[in-house]
Amino acid sequence: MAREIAKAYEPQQIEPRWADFWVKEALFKANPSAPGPVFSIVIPPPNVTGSLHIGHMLEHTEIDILTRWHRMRGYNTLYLPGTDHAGISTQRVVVKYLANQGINYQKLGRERFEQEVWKWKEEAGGQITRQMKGIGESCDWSREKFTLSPEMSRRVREVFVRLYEEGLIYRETRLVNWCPDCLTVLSDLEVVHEERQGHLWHIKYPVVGGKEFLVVATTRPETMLGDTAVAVHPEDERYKQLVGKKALLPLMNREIPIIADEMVDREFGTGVVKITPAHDPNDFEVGKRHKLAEIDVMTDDGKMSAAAGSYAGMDRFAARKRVVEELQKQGALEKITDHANAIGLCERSKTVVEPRISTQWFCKMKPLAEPAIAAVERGEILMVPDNRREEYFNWMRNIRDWTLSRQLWWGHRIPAWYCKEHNHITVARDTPAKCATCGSTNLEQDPDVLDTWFSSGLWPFSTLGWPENTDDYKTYYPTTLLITGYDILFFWAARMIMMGIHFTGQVPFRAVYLHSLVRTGSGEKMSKSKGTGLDPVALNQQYGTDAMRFCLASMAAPGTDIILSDDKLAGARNFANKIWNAARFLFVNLDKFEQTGAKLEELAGPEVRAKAPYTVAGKIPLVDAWLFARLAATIEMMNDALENYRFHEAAQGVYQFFWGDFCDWYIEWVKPELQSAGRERATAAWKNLFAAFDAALRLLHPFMPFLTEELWHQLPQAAGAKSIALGQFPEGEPRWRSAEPLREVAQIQEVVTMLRAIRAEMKLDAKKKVAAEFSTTDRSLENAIQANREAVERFAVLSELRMVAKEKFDTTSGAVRSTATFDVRVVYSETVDAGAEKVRLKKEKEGLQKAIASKERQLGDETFRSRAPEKIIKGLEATLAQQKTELEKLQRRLGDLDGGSSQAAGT
RNA sequence: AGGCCCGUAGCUCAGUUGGUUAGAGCGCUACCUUGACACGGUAGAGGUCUGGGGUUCGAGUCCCCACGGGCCUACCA
Repeated sequence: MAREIAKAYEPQQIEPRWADFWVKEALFKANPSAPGPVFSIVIPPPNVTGSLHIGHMLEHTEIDILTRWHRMRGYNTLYLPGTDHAGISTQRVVVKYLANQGINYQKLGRERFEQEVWKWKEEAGGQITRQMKGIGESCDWSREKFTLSPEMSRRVREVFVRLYEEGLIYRETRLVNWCPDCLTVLSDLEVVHEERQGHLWHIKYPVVGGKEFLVVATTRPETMLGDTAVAVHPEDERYKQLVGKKALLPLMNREIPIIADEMVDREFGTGVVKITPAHDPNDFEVGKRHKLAEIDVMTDDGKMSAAAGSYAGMDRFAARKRVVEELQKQGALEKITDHANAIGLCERSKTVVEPRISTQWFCKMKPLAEPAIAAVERGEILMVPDNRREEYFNWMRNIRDWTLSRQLWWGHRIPAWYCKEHNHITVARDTPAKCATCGSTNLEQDPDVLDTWFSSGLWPFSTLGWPENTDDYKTYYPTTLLITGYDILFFWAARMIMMGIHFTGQVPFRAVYLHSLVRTGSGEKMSKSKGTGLDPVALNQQYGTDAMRFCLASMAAPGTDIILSDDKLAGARNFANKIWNAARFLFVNLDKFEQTGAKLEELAGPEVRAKAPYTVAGKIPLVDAWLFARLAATIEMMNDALENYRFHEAAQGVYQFFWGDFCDWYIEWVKPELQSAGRERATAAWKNLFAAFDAALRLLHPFMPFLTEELWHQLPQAAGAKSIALGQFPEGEPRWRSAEPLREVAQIQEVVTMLRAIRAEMKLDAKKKVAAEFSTTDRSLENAIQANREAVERFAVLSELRMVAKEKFDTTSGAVRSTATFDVRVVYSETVDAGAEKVRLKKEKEGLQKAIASKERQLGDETFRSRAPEKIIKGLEATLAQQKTELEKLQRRLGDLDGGSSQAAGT
């Protein structure tokens, strides 16, 4: 039967079908009681409001490659998907969505707002999950989790209560990061710093009862409205006599004490600091030490409060301008200088974060961090690349308490209740009926929710059923590894480690692989807001998901950021197309061969493939043996690479094998032998061809799941075999490994390449057949060439390849090339320009002479001989001898060229 | 301020414990529309590894300094 196969690979035609198939067949459903070693991985849950961006694409590609690879190697495999409720982001998105419909969320009220978010989540929130299915991630969708689902929430609450009972969670009033746009407190990690050119305003504070004044410098003049002191260093001779006196706060006309505190840096500015305890972390500490009043001059939304007097109601930045103007008017502004400082911005809204005084829930981190540091120190958790360990240690050792509460409506409500009478705190797993302290029934739950990252920190075990000892938990925890971006190492990898160890007594994963960032062509971090992001979905559509995956994998060297470009994607697409066409070649030719009575089943059936390679006259043909030896080497190399997260090497390996070895050499080599009906050679070639092709597809499958699934289904498969994804990753059969064919074919390839190079240099017409001579003293090479003369002749477009004895080899005429072991000569009757050849030879001569000189110097050096390992010396000597032979031949050849006026080849 | 990383062919990057004329893809040049593939084939040009110093028999690889670029952490007003 004739097969219809498109001339070029069209991924758009094929991908959706298999994506559906994998999900519908629930092909990747895990079974805790399945045999084999365990490979389990949980997805770093993407934001439920999000859509797939290029960073996910990379991360998910790496996860899926390792997952598929392990599954194919017989591991009991789980890839658990899910999404994160992403408190701030989601709330922002839905607030905006409602506002667009003219609905004010605050007027809507908490309960109805939450309903709206759930509704929105159900309708619009599944996008990333749908996209993950579309790109064929081999997840167990039956185990999909959501961080805010009722079951996850119960586990979050369990953790909160336990930590509270252990005294690790507490409530306190202190200075925190406040985002006036998101209207919530933020943890330190959610504040990003940006270097900005600002100013330092120098303000004169008159000393009460004197004529002098103190000059303070500030970057935020508007906060002076909340000043409650001025501080100097206790040993600063300039100001010593003023300590204990009062200063008059300009604009507010408030008398504030002049105090002495060690925290003041005498060198900076004037050595006098204004103290605003409610708006600066340092000042807050000073305020506590000196029992100063804390005057909050701002409101939640970044406006000046009633405490700011006449500035009340103004936006904080407008107030800054106005304060400066007023000071200027009053002559209280001494000067303005330029000052660069790192300014804190809200990670989500990019609003300038305002340090504010506030009562919040915190988590004590030191006790949690210590075992987490130790686990990495002891190597219980491997960090790849390991230079990230230092960053981890650095952060962990200087860790500060974590602000857990958020003033949001979307999230895990803090399980703390306050009695109205005494404000006693009751923290409980279940909604309490009465106050644990006084028994009051008049309780009110804390309105705040938990930081989203709190629930993400539990993800590796909460998703597996903890605190119950479920089958999933027993089998799949600890997970094998976590793959995530290095930019969120602290956000969740570190916290997962702390929480995991604390609650399960085990590390949550054995390794953390920190993948690279994907950057734009100009090397910048991609950003949606700047419009510099690449849309992976559109690119997948354009180039094919397989091409995208392969491209990313082939650039994913640990520790190196990826710069993606159209060129590179096109390269990967071309590779997919190459494979498609290799398959097309097989099937088109098979159609013909079948007309001679052969059957696909007999040539390519699974049990036939299993026995490859096949022999001809009792012997495996050289090139067939070579192909399987190369296959074995590739498998070994890929396994080793993937074992060490070296995705790029594994990708390169399969690329080289499929394109270079299989297509360029093997197929070309056996091409003419495939159509000789009934002959042993043809049958063996077909069988070996299919066996190697099938193995190569399986090697490629983790990288290009769609294409390989499609082609695999076109080969005969065992009854009941559903998918290549459930097939076996090839193992390098011992019988495939053989060094001799590798060496011999490499030599033949060298002979062919040389002959082709001569042709190219002589500018011979590509189709013009010419005679050539070959001479060698290497018997095995001679035999190999003899036995494969037809292939060599075809590869080099020769009318005839003559074997010539060494002494009869004519170097003086024709175009000659030599290596230490053989010489080849193209016999051609036209006059050839010797100029180019001489240039080439001279260049090569120089290179050789340099190499020889350096080796002779080294080998002549006594110290070298006495200290270098034997292996190196022997190797050097061998290479030297070879190079000397080459050089001799080269010089003779150069002499010949100089001798004759023109190079006319004989015969 | 402290810490980390990078600087290798025109471009993007590999280069495993220091060891034998430094690799790939893309681009470039020349030839080839050959019955799988022009998203292709063949051959080729092109780096002395940012600069300087050092350790070593031997350095792209280890150490120091400089220059250039990036990142992380950090309460200097």
